[in-house]
Amino acid sequence: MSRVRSPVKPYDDLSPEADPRARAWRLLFERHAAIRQRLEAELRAATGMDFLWYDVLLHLAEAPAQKLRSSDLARAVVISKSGLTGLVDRMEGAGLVERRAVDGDRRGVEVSLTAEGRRRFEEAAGVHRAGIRREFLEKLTGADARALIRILEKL
Amino acid sequence: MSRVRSPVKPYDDLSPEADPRARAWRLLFERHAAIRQRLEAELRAATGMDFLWYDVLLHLAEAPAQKLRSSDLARAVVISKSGLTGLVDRMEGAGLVERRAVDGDRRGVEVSLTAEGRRRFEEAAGVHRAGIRREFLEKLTGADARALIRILEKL
DNA sequence: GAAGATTGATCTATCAATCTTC
DNA sequence: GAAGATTGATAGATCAATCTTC
Repeated sequence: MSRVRSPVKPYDDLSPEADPRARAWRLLFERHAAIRQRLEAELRAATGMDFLWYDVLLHLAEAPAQKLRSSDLARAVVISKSGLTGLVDRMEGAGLVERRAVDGDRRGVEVSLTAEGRRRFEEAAGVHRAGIRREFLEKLTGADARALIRILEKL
Repeated sequence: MSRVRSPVKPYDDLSPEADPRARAWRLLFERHAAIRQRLEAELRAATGMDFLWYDVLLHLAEAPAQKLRSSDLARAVVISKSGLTGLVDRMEGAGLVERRAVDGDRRGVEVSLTAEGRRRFEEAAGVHRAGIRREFLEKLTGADARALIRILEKL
């Protein structure tokens, strides 16, 4: 269980006083990092999972056939192919996912949720959605959100 | 050199169609991750450094006395104390920083930039600032930035 | 005994090399 | 030979334990 990673600092040394755009840049990084950190800590405390595990469960739960090829899953969660092998090993050990041979292509492996995996995902999703609501959605008006969308789409 | 980390996916499963706030949430994560990834790749290609190293150099360069206690530096770059020990070992090996005993407190260690460290920092900062300008500042108007600040400050 | 820093154990990510199947 | 997946080597992060100095 990893990718605990980091709050990710602003890495800038522009002068926020001079240009509101520089201040916006710094704020974007700071708030993003702070929210991410709170949400991941909450998820970990409630379920023992980090975002990487949650992300795997999420992608499998949302997949059209409820399963994904290893390489597609690796792309989806943005991890190396070999990193995914180990990750699936651990999650399989924890009883959350299972591997199966792909019929028609004996090179391939499909990963899918177990019943327990689905249960744990739904539990985690409840915690996580509540966190997003609390940390983000409830703090903005619809007008705020529309303005934010318009601006972010320029980036 | 690490913390290559990850683009950090949106981790949500709200319905962006229904609520503009949900769409804003998703967009915030996606754009942030994409920009971060481009900037880090650029920095790495140009200087061989990742953001963690850059962050260390930045904090040392901005420190009032041009130096920081190990524990303060660890807090600043958001890494564990023991993680910092190894990081400073490597950066010292690369000739970028140096350790010195703190006078008055024989428990402590101060870390500071070497001349080479300062040179490499300035080189990296040039690359990085140009990247921020290109990826962020130039894409927003002053009004956009002020709106963004107002909204982000609510979070 | 607490604070500052390091060491050692463990975990997990990446990369390159390998194996199997297409 | 390319694609899919795994293995092995290496690097770096965390946590707990330790050492020194306050």
